Amino acid sequence: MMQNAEIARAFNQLADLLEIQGANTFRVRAYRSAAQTIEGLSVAIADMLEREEDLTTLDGIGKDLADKIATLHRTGSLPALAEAQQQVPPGLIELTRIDSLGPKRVKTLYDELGIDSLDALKQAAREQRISALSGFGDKTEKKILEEAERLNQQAGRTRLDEAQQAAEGLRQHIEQCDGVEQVVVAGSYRRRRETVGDLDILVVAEEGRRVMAHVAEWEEIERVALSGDTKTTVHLKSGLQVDVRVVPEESFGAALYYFTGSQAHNVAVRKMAVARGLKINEYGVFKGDRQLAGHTEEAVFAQVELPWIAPELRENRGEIEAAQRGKLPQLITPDDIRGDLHMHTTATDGKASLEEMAEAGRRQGYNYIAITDHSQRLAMANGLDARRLREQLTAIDKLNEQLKRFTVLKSIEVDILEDGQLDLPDDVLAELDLCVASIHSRFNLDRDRQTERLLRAMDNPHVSIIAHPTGRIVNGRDGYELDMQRVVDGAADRGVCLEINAQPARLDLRDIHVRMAKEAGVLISIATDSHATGQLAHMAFGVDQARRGWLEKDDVLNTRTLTQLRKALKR
DNA sequence: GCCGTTTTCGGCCCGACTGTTTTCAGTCG
Repeated sequence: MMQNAEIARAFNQLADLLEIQGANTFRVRAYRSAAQTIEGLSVAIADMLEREEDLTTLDGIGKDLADKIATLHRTGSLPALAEAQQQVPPGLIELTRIDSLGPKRVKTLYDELGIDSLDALKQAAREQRISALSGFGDKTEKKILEEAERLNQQAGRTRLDEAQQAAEGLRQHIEQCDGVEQVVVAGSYRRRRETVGDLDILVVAEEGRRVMAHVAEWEEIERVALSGDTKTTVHLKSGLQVDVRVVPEESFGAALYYFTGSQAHNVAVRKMAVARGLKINEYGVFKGDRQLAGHTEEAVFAQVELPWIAPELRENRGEIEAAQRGKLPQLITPDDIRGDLHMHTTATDGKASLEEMAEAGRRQGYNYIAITDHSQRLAMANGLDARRLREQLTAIDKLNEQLKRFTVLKSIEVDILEDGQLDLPDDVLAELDLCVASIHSRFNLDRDRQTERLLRAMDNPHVSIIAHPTGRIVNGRDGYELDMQRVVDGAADRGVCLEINAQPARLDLRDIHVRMAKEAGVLISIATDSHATGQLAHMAFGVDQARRGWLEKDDVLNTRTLTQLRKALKR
């Protein structure tokens, strides 16, 4: 079965190849925009095709692309892609990843000098054959060589929590500059994506040059890639790229909106502006030369008759239509969270005791937490067998007697065995307030068996929540193969909740799966999987992810009061 | 290649920076 991601990848590859071939840029854009649409869908294209639904109803997909998708689904390959791959040497795509080298220059280098690989490029640059070409000079040649040599050490996307450290540090540095009135980190950081490609920092100040000079002095900067009056790009020692933009106060809202993106969202809204005879850029909304809005984001949205849309939703995944119809979700906020339903103690692989975790939960302002240590199968983590679990339950009962207006719920993170059975007998699971189940082994089962495994686990009436349902690690591993639609529908049928694991390295479910779960009516638990007291604060990342999945307070299990929670857990 | 409350043809979001150029193409976000 063809996954959405595979279809999107095929279209993106084809777009890259067509671009190098010098195809019409709008045709290239059409492939990219279709890929983006497909990636953001919360339904499987394959399922749509099975149900014979019309793909041309999707944004940016017309008859031709619908046919191509059908071919891809039916045969597993795309003739147009295979043909383009025949015509363009495979090394050329890699060359476009070099900073300052785009499709046009790569094509010229190939046509004129036969350069089709990184090595050939470096050699040509060293032999000064590139600067001999028209349109290329000494500086370009030198830059190409530098960037080609940097290519291997360039970081990919940076995890949000790591980006946050750099962003906060630089934000504080810039705030110390004279004449700076405001500093905001925009881009995918503000949209709270799980990873960021670079940081976009917006500065309100009158004198751009002074800000740029100040930025360049920050100790974490490795080099300044470019620097103008309103824009500078720097590379940090960590490998992260940062773009700093300086705008005047009257353009702050327009610039914030503009640099928050996503690009797909911005393009869609700017089209709406064009249809109204308006132009939106980072300085404001304009009718001719007259600025109609720009000071605030709300005013910019108002010019195209939209309410303010939360950054987390700005992915062009239906938020604009929802806004037009007055159907935007009232997104959950961190204050809505009343407890944390996944954490470990020193009984297994946690770093803090039961009492310390309870105290940490109280300090977080919660009404309850659940202690969910590992089960026996996870020997590496000193997992609990029935006897040790019962000892812990007794200890929790004792602790609860001393606590006021705070409850420690009795739970476990029980392993799901290969056949979908659970790692502890039903009689001990029956003594718990709730049962969290998850997969920690045999990630390599095929899609059907892995899906069945989760469904069988959910068949057990004691199971309340499936933790980190896909097993993926951000920037680490993809997670096991699953038919998410079946998992989500299975959870809905059985009244089982799915988790958003708030560990920044997990964020599992991911945003589109969260939305899929919401649409199926599955209740979500946002939980930190804390292994130390300091990690309870990771809840914020989980709430971010929930917002990206359009969740409202009522969609989330642990916004409930304790009484409501117990009721919701009944299956 | 997509799309239509100006359009079924002729548009398609918008601007900063750089280098190689004497007016702009290429790249990037």
